[in-house]
Amino acid sequence: MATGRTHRPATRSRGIPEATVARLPLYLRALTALSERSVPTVSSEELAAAAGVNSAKLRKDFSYLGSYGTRGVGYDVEYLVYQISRELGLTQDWPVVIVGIGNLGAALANYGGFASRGFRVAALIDADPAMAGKPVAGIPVQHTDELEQIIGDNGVSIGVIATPAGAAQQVCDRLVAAGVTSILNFAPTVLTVPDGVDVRKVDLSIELQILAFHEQRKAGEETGQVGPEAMEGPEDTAPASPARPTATATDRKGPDGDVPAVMPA
Amino acid sequence: MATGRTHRPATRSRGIPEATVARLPLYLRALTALSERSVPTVSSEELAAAAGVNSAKLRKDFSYLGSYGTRGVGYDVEYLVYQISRELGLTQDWPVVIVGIGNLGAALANYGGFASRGFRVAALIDADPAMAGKPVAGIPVQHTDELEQIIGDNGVSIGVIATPAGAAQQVCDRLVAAGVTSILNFAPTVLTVPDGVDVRKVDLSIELQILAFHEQRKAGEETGQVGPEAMEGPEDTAPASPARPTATATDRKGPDGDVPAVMPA
DNA sequence: CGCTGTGAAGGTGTTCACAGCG
DNA sequence: CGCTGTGAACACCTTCACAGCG
Repeated sequence: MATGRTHRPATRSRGIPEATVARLPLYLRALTALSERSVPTVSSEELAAAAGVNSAKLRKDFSYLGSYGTRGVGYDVEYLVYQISRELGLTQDWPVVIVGIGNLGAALANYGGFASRGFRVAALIDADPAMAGKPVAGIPVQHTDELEQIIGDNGVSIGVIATPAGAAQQVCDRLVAAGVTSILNFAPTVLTVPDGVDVRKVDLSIELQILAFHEQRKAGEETGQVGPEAMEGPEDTAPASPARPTATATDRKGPDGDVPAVMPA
Repeated sequence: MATGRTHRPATRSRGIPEATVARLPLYLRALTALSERSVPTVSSEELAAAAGVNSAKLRKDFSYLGSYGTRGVGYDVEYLVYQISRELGLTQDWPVVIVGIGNLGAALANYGGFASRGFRVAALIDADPAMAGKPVAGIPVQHTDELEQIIGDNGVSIGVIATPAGAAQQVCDRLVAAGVTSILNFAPTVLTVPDGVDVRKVDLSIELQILAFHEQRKAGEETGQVGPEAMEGPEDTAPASPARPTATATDRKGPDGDVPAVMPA
């Protein structure tokens, strides 16, 4: 079964590395800020600092686009803004639909930096009939029934899913069937899509959990410990820790201890 | 100048790879779903499908945690839920503050899967005095003036920034000074933080731009082209394309063409 | 001389393929 | 016999360090 693949395996010899693509928007934002302050040129060092990356990485990234700098000087801000915009496809504009106009969907609809760079909210779609017609961010909400129609009429190829998790796959399927080939998913579900459709996910609770992991590690370091597994001590200090399914007495396979204490304070 | 570093350089020999950490929440979610359906065990193949990754990767990921499976059978669901929760630090709960209660902040406050797994919204903070006292998601909003007090009293170590971009760095500095060491940033800015503070960012427009890049590439492939730079044609078809800063006549350094046509239709 | 652009080296992450245990 | 756990190969990404151009 095809689990929602996100990127094709970097075919095409002259492809820009995925990691680089992911940073181009960052550079673009920094450059736009410079442009607004009428700064004419910028060095890799300065721009890298503004974008929060190191300068070698930035230079290598730009080298995939071409030789757009001037040695001994730096990069022409306007020129680079144009080149990156073009590379990202922001010189055309992309109609986008947002499906699921709850708290989050409304927040997205109101998000300014949205329309600013190449993206246009073509429609807001919600399953709740009571929402239909109500304007959010100046755009009237339309009912899910009209989804296919809207996608078709507006030539939408990018969809944003901000529905509850339970509805996400179904909405996704309809979007894809109607012709959408790129999806930004805010629902906490794994979406399954056919080949050729890109999915990116944004997931609050995943991000928080990653932070918690590092946070916990820091706390451990302070007291001279490595992590949750580093504390050796009397067994079963942890609350309701499930026993191993069929554990023999000598069965201790975890990297350090099986059932570590999770310090309450 | 220290640009906001996010991870320490993978010190500590028995560290779990960052990429693995980032997937643990995914596994956890899939396992939780299985647990709710009272599924007792699961194979790497099944679980991988549910989490949207391949099974070899999943097995390797789990191998960093320890040998928690049973050969010929699979993994005990409950046991694995516990082990991953523990590894992620979700067996303790983390008080979190959300700063900036606009559309997005409200959406985050209302987000359910939040409280469910180890995270507790300790406070909502906003700079607008008119918001003070108003309850959002059942929690009264407090004014920014009280930020330090709130952090201290509640022992908050994780902060979520959902303010406008302009306020983000300032809020960040105050959070960090008050003792927060992990930040989830929704504002479209690069945050600079001292060493030892983790920042993760969630950025809608970056995600959209990445999708646009791939989308454009797809469109190019359909018509037998690679990307924006592949179209050879009469110069200056593109609107307002800035000329190269100090270009000599033979100056053509881009990978294919300097000023490509961006097809309007 | 200063800065870009880039080979080369070193890391990190992924995938393969199979040994080995239950 | 089936499935986990893992060495080894591979692919990708980052960083270094410096050649070379303006």
